[in-house]
Amino acid sequence: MAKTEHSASSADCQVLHPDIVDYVRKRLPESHISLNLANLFKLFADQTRIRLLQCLLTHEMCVCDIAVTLGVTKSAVSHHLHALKLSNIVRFRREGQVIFYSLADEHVEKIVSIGLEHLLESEE
Amino acid sequence: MAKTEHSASSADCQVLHPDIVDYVRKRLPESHISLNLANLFKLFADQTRIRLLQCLLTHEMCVCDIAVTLGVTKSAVSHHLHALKLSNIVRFRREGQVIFYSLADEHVEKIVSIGLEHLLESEE
DNA sequence: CCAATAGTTGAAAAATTGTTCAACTGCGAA
DNA sequence: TTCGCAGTTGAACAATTTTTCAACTATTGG
Repeated sequence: MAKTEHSASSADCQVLHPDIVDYVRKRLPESHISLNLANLFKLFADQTRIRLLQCLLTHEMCVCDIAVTLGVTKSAVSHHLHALKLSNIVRFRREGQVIFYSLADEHVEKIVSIGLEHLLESEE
Repeated sequence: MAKTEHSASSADCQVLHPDIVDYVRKRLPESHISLNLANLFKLFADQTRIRLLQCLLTHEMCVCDIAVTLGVTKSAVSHHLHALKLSNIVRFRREGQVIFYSLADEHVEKIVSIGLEHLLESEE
């Protein structure tokens, strides 16, 4: 086998440490996993969505109440909730015309608290 | 006191449950915290950066080796590393012309593994 | 000191993402 | 069954982010 190559390599340089590259490459997860992870973290990568999640961390809420609390339109909230729903981060229950959203599991809480931990520890 | 208002309210609706809104609003963290959190998670919200972090999760690496492994240019890798460095997610050490990057602490590992946990549990 | 290579930088271009707007659905009350 | 309100939707627009490119710095070896 020739030198270790990557499928669509646009790298503009040579391998400097072939042993390290081989070691790492063997352990690198499949590409679709990193894609799914990135897509998941995109949901946490927006201030409005973080605040929305911080709301739901406290109490289930309907779209209108979230919109007023965050100072954004119902439409924007609805779009965000739709994205969060697609990734099973929130769930909802309908009560008449009103739909209450809440967090689907504890992962949001865990991710946010590790994020906060990092922010606190990396301040100096 | 008049109805609960928000500083720059572009909400296109009324509060439906004033008690819930008050309860949540009192507990909502300050705005700069959600901004910092969102900015932190932005670093995890890109497939290339996730793969880069997955590399460093395995072993410290230099810019060239990362570029070849991921199939992107040195420049792109350098930009990503710069962003990660600014948030204290990676650190580096120089050895001659070569700069080895590694993870600055265990937060990356924790965040990625909770992300993976969520992905596994939300598949059905 | 000069050449070669590792890495960085900033600005422009390309790609992605968030918000807005207007029209729409669904539910309940009258 | 009609009206009003809660919420959704998709497309257009605006804003942001990622990649690329070319020029740059830093370090080593000759």
